Amino acid sequence: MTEHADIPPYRYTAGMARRIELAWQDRWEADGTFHTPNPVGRLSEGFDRVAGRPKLYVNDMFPYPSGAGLHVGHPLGFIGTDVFARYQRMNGHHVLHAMGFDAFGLPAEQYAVETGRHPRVTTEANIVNYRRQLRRLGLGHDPRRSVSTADVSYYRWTQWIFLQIFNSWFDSDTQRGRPIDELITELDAGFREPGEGTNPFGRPWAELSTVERREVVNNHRLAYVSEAPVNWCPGLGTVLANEEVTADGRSDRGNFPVYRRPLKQWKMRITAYADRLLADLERLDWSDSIKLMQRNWIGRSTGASIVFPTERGLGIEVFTTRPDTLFGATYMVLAPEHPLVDVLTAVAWPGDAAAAWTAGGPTPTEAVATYQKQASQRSEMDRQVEAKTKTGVFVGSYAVNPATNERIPVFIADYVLMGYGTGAIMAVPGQDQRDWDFAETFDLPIVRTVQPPIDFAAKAYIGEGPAIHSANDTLILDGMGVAEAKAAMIGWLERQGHGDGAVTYKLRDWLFSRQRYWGEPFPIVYGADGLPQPLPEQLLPVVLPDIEDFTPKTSDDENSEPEPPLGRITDWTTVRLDLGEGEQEYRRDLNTMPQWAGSCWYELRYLDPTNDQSLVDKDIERYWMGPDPARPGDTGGVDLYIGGVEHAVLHLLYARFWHKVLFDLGHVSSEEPFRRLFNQGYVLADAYVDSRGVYVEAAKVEPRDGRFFFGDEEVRREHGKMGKSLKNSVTPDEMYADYGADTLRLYEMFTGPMDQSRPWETKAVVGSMRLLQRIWRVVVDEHTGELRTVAAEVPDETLRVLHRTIAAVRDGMETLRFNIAIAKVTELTNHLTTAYADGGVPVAVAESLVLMLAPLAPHAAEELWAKLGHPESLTWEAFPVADPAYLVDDTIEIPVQVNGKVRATVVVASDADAAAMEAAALAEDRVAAYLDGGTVRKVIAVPGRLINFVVA
RNA sequence: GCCCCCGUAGCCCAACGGCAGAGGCAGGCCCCUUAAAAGGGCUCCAGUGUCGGUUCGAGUCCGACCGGGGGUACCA
Repeated sequence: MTEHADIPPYRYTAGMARRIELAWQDRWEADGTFHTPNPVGRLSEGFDRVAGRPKLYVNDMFPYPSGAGLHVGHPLGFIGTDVFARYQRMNGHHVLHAMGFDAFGLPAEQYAVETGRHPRVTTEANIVNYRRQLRRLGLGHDPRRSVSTADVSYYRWTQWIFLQIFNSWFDSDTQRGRPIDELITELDAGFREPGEGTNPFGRPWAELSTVERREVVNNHRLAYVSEAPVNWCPGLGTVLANEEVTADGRSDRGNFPVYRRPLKQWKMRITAYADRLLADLERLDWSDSIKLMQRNWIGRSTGASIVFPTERGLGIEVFTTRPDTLFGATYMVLAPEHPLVDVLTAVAWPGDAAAAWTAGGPTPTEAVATYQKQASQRSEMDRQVEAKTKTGVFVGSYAVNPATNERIPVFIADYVLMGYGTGAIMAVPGQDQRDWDFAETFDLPIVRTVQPPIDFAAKAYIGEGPAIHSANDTLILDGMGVAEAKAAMIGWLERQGHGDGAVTYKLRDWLFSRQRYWGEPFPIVYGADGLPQPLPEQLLPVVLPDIEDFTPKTSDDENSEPEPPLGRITDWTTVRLDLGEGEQEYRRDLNTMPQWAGSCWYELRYLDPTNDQSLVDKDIERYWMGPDPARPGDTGGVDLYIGGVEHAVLHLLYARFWHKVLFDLGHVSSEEPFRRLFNQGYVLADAYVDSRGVYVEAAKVEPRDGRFFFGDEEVRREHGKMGKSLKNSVTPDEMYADYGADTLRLYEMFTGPMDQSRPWETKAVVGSMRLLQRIWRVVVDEHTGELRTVAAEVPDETLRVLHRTIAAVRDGMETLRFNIAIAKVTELTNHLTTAYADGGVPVAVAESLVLMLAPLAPHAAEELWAKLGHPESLTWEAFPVADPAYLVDDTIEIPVQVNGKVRATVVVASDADAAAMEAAALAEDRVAAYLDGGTVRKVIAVPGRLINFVVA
């Protein structure tokens, strides 16, 4: 951008903005303007100055430093938190705001793989670029608190937290995580026996060997190794958590196919915390939509588990949310992979097996094997597409419905999923549409056990109604409503020993190990017994070893095996240690942690980033994040957390889980990491697709006659989230060069309220620049650089406009509707440029204007503040306060309505009461004309607002 | 299919249940300029997606539907 010779020399131009911005950024850094003192510890210098202020902790979801750098969509939230933080600092708070980097994990590593450079090299280079771009934006972060999750000094504590989790168990009696040593003590003392499902040896604790005991204890831990079906993604060479697999069975990152297969992997027992994660959502100031997404993901259902006896002796356990419908269970279905399928499969078809049930197989064994093979080969996609037609096969044997004592056939079918409930269902076609569809296909009996309304025309009836066909010798449900029948049935099942009330969750334990290089190594080794052993704290950190070939072993073969890259470093995989049983050789765990590990606790590390004795000092954590005693039930946590909605069930759920464990173990005083969450919208931009359906560089597309061309080719316009994949990115660097950071900040905050997505339109940015130019001109003469303000009394009219503006701007700032704040600043500016067209704005007004601008466009505001004669930064100046005296006028014009329609306006004293308003309105000729001939039935007079005559 | 959010001027967005317009972009006219525009001023532009309800009064509250965006799904 060139500056023409005849542009006034002191005009606010892009070049001027650049000089001002760079100078103030240097000064803020040199002065430590945004250094935020802690109450104690290494960063406590200067705390006296702010000790009396209320604290405020503002945080952004930190970015992962990608190779492409930032585009203008990324900093939307960062600017929002910065404006809010700067405002609240001027409003008297002691504000903590910092920024770090989510540097470990798949995104960073995939970039390194693509470019063939070591992830540490690319990640560090990307961080340098991000720091440059973010610094140029003028964000008021405390630079001393910046962390990167891939730094040894950081991940040492990630590993430490892992050990805490590993060395804990969940006491379901108290619903709390507790140190594992307490469990061992209680087991040794005979106060308790191993928890359900934790003791595969079938003998009491006292009779177990040392190794057996260790195994039983391991089965209690919150971090544990288990062999179970997991999400194996050969295309990424690693296993993935459920949360990282999309609904169509592909990896969230990279869109590779994911297969279920049993593998020995690390998991975290997040399911133990399911009830608390669910219940505590109520105590959080989060949007309803995010809470709902977490609730759905946790997926708590209440009902009953019921055991159906079979001919083979073993019972089939099912979970149902509708135990009241047990009388209508006319068949059973197991998932094809269910472990009981082999046992239940008969060698020959029984005489009453319908032809359709056998799928044409000569024997059940063969028919079942064929179906199992088909089911395993059908991708998740196929299963969805074909979801409407039900398939399955009879296993050739029967179970018994415990309520009716009738023999019911057992099927396998892929509409029953091994991963939910027990992997088996009782099928109740009368009250479940899927079961109805299956029953129709296989000609199975359908018994309604809830009476549908008379006009009910559909098939399965899932609504409320009285129970029917539901009685036996010891139980009569008929006539009861659904809830009553459920309770009665559960009571009966428990008395008869057929089942119990039960709760299940969709949430599974968190698969925590990855067979990738770029992550935190596990602080775990294996001895001769093959059981995992934690390294003692003093041996932390386990440094990620350097490696030439960091690329994951990827494949498109579903049957390939995970091969962690760390296994290639042969001199690292084993280590000689003395872990209390003499020096021995141990094998290291070769997995790394998932990308989410580092982001599970970074908000804690910002508080005390240099602490090498603990992850965070307890007093410092309590100061910034502790629960507020003035608010009953407060969880504590970050006061305002802003980020995208895409982390609703990943980061936000994992981080809550870790935080709760740390709380249970007494390391933090807050029960939740993020007290208030706000989701920002996305920046959208036009994108263009050519005839092949490929996105073309949006910047090179030209509009002609309402159509769009890429070179000579016509392309189709679309609209989407700004980013690399749609080739429609605009970088902040372009904006800094053409307009300056302040203009970019203003524009981004002006396009809409924080929570809304908004389209990017580069040509509209100039509007924000014009505002800065006009404000500049209020204070500075463009030709001489001299001040245009005068030390004069402020006229009443100007005071009224000013104080109204202050009130509205404060409201906009506090409610994160910065667009309104900017509009009001614009309004004041427009008033000043009109009322003082030749200059001479009173200094007091100009100063208030500059201070109100400061959170939004801090560099320009600092420069103007300095020109107005203030040597100190305005960062700590008080934000203007509206004087209520100027918010009301002596007289106001109010509308006069007749039957709700505005017919006239009258001027009354602003404090006029209802009677005075009515009198004034009646004195108005036009009002009288409208009232003439009718009877006034009612008068609604809202003082200060309007008056309305209801005429018959 | 179910759940959540959003529909106001050509576009982005405002409006404690009380006169639909705060602000910006684009458009038009004028000024400044040799010229240009990212300078200045003025100006045009909607009755709030549709239908119904509550109310003295509805963009706002309630119900149904339509459209856009997001989430989720054989979840037993």
